[in-house]
Amino acid sequence: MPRSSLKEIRSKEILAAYADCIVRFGFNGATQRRIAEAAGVKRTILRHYLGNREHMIQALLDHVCRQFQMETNELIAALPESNRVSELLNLLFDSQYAKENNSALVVQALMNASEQHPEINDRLMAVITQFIDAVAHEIQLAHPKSSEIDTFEVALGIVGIYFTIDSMESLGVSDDWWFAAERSAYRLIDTLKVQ
Amino acid sequence: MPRSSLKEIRSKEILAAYADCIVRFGFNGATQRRIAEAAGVKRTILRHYLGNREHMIQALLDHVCRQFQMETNELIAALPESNRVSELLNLLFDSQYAKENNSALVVQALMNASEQHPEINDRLMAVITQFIDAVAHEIQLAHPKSSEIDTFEVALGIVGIYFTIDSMESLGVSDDWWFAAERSAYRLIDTLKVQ
DNA sequence: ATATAGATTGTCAATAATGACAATCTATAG
DNA sequence: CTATAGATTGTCATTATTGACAATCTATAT
Repeated sequence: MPRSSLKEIRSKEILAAYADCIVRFGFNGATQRRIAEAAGVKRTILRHYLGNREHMIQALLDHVCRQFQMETNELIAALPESNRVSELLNLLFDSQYAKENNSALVVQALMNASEQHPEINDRLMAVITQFIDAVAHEIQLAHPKSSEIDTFEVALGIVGIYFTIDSMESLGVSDDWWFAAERSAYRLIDTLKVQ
Repeated sequence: MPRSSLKEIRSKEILAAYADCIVRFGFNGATQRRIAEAAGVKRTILRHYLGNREHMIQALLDHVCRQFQMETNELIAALPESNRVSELLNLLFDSQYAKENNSALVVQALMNASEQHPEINDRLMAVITQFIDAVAHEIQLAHPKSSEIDTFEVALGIVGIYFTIDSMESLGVSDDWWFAAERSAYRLIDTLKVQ
């Protein structure tokens, strides 16, 4: 007898707007007013779907982590059968890809806010670790002779370079730097045993 | 006939507190109240020394850039005559060093806030470029046979890895990761021509 | 000692942000 | 059509933040 619920849809829309505001205005700059405006809804509806500030933060963390995991999965799924690592670096270090999938930026913003909200640390560490492991796994497939430690070091380095160049994008960094970052990532790969 | 001015000293103290608050609470979380509390002064004195919000941001940007440059210079100056690159990586990827010199974290926080304040972009790009160039220069000295492009790629990668592991520190990352990051940086060095 | 520039503190207004709750609207099952 | 659960909007109180200005205190040169 009730009307059909929009809770799922609206919640996701609002959380997407929340994430967008975090990228644009920072963690503490993502106010309810800006979130509501970005989502195209009234401020008071935020509470209706997501509760108060603490609840919203928890919901956002969950949303962002799922989003980042999904983008990671899609990234891996988009790789061809051969030259998977090359294509992985091609995708990662394409500024266009970074603009379309900005959840890495949200993850970084949450990282910076982790001192205020230590309760998010474990979740963030988990999702970042998963990302590095996914990259490491691809590298391991292409370099089976390399030890796990070696592939992890390389993957950590590549992800580190990616995160930094990604957050530098807002400074209006040139494509040359993106290219240099990609070349740097290739260098890390080149330090592994072939075959 | 007037009393001696504390403008220089007080301004620096306040700006140091400002930078500290930015690291702890983020760019938008660094309110005048928190800054004043961190500096151990009344809020109203901030205006007396630094003017309104916009002026404070400008002064902070200047202070942080100078600080970061100074830390960069000190880092380079602390290197021994031989094995300079090794010692450079030792220092950079020591979590203790990161805790003592946190201006890199402030630079990153400003980077993330650059969308709100595009007027800081040029200054930030300049100081980051200078940092990368300083690292590249040390690498070039140890690997004179390498091209400038090669050394720049390596330096960009090392700085990227450093920035990321540095901002991950607040997540309570283990020393293993710091070590892996350092090893990754070494790998980049190893891709250059010897001698 | 006294005048003066600077240091320090106090106070008020305007706006922003959040929380909490009330009121109204609307789709849908029966 | 009607009852109901959910969606949407409205309103108020409290606190936070900033800006602007006034008032007082203090060190120092003369």
